Amino acid sequence: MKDVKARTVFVPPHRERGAADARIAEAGLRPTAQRRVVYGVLLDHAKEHPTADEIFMQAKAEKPEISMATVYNCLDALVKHHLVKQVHLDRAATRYCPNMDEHAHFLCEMCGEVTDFDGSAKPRTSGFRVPRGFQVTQTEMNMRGVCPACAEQEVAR
Amino acid sequence: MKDVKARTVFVPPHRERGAADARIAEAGLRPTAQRRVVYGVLLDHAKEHPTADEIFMQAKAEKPEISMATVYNCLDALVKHHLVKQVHLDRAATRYCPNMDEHAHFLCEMCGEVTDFDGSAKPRTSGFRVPRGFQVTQTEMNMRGVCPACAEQEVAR
DNA sequence: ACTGAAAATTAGAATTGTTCTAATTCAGTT
DNA sequence: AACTGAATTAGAACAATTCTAATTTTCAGT
Repeated sequence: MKDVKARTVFVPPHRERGAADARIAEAGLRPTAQRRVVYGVLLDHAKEHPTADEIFMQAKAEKPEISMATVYNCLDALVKHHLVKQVHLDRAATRYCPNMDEHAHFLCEMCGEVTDFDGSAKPRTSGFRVPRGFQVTQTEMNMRGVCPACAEQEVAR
Repeated sequence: MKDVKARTVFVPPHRERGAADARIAEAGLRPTAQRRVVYGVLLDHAKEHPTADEIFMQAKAEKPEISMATVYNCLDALVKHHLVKQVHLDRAATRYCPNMDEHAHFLCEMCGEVTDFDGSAKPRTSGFRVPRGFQVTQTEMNMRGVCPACAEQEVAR
């Protein structure tokens, strides 16, 4: 993988942020300015699966007083209230994902980009043998390989 | 999950360690005393999916001079030479697994134990939609829930 | 609007798991 | 026995995250 640090360039498309507010309240959370910003940033950048650090930088651009601790606090709250999912790939920094539909994550090993693959895995038909007595309440599927953009580059060389 | 720290009590069954030696050499690695111990510990405790720290403590019991850095070095070498796999669950410490057959990992959310589920996932039939152009070279499935032992306790209460 | 309690935010320190560094030891040749 | 590169080692450094204690904000009840 080339340089994962230089991966993400944020160009916010600025969707209607009102939705953020409403959903935060619906989820039973106090809709504070910081949570609005953090969740808003995440909604605007869902495709990028940003890390806490990337979210912090972007949030800071909108609200300069915000602190890293708050970004972590907000993210934790959003995760606990099922508005956001954590994505863990290797031991890299946790990424955050506001797509709550069941889906898999694909990591391109060349460019480091993470892509959502829609669908769902039923434990018993996933290809793995669940021994009797195990109650599976959650599944998580990660795939790795080469994304279309990088595959093309590969051919060109 | 109760107390993951107090999870694993090592009671080494001490299998034939000769196999470790042979496989290290086969894999193209110098069979040093430290690698033998580290891989041996891992083979003896495959079921526990130990962390580097747990491996270190056990290795130290067999070879008191060994250092943490060496445990990491050995584990890295074993991973690079396909004798051992890393297991990542949340952002918890990396666990190590000498079972190189394809399998899924199940984490019991009550006791923290990790169990192997045999099988394999073919990307296209796993339940997820792989968009055209993506080349998937590796899949990783993690499940969570309650293990049989904990489920039983649950009922008893 | 005003007040008090509980919740949220903040800066910075602390912690955890891991990687790096530079010095030493070791194994296998010449 | 001397040489060379690989492996080991202790300890420092590092990155991501969590904790702490002080301050500010929110919201419910007046």
